[in-house]
Amino acid sequence: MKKTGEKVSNAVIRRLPRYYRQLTELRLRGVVRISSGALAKDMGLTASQIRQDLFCFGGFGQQGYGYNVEKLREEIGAILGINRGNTAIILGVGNLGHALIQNFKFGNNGFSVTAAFDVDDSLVGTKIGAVQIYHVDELEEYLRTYRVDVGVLTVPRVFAAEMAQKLADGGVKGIWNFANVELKLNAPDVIVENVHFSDSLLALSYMIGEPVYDEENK
Amino acid sequence: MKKTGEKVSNAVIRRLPRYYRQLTELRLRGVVRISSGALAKDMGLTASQIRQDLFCFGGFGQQGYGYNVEKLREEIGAILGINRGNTAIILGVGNLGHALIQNFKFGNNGFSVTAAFDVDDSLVGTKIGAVQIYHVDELEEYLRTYRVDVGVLTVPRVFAAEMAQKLADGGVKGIWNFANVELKLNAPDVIVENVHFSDSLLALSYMIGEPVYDEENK
DNA sequence: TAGATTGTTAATCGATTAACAATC
DNA sequence: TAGATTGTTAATCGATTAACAATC
Repeated sequence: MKKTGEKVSNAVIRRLPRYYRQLTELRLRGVVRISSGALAKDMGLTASQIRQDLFCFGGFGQQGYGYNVEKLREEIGAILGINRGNTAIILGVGNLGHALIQNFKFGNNGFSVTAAFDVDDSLVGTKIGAVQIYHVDELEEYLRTYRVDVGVLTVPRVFAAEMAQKLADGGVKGIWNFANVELKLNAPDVIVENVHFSDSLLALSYMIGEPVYDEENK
Repeated sequence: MKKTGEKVSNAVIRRLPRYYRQLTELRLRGVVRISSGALAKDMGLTASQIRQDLFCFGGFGQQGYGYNVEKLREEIGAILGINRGNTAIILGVGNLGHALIQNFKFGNNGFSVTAAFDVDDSLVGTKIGAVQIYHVDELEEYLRTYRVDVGVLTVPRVFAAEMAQKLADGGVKGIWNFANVELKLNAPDVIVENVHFSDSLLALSYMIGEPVYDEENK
């Protein structure tokens, strides 16, 4: 049933987490089954699009019935890699790094944070929750010792490129980049996922300035 | 020259801030002129795409020469609304709200933060930098008194919907939503720009799990 | 069985790419 | 002038939407 080999488009990949989120919400509300039509309505998509998206990975539904919320959520979670036991480390325990460690539910997304790194000696050796803070000098040794899937880059932008390269050299698979710089890595296999606050705010700025602009254009 | 009336696609809107960022970078490096080809190479796009994008707003280049970096940056900045004197207020001065006020360069994106709001009495009345923190109860009065273009939603998710509706009722044009919930507003004109950390991390999770997945698919 | 809704192919739409005349 | 590169239209590609047979 699974269609392997076919490349999944970026557009689809970006919708998968939204499906997962919506299904989690539905499950919380006690909804057991849902049709592509109903899900589409909830999410502002078309039923066709949803069926087409799911078709990339095989059939998870049942004709005449729709989709079992719990099962579909499981399947999409698995596709996203939620059960893969991913690990992440935090680079830079400033305001943002601290906020992520303290407030962001890595666990809900299949990640466990195994360490944090900073240059500030007053932070090194302390913990945030269960997360130990090490000195950045220990990063390379740490990466040699433990498997780290993702490095979370929350250092000031001037250090971003250097830290990113160290992460890549240390064998991480992905970098979650909050440093607001375009990373040009010397490591083709490492995936960089940017969270560019500026880009997001500027897009919003554009949209609120366009009188004709309306929601459906999203 | 300007083509008015034509709707600019979301894909183009999302690239505009990237152009702006790249041009800022080029200016910093002292680059005076750039061709669509060179810019495309820098950004991983095609020259055609860049010219097509800019064509949406009129011609900013010169045949045989290319684009003047400073001028193009100005033009795109203006399109994005950087000179519009936008104002923003922060809802929720927890870790993330605090981090944004303290570290995020709102000014670089044409915004000034005019106030912050929280429920915590130990925060109310204090300042972060130049930003005064008010009690959330004062929000409606504040919105009646001052023009606020964007509300930055960094409250815990349970309060997000309520706060968002207050912002909308108070006349903001946009909501920059970090609350990790889908907002369903009763206000069709208000633009919601979501920064969903989870969606971003899950997309990264998917991509690091796909051996065939490579950068150019971005 | 009749009704509902999927899985899947085909048609359409929109975005990207190619091409080239215009012109600096 | 010759060379370079844009502005702009046309061609292509990919994503979304429509349609419907399969089937629960």
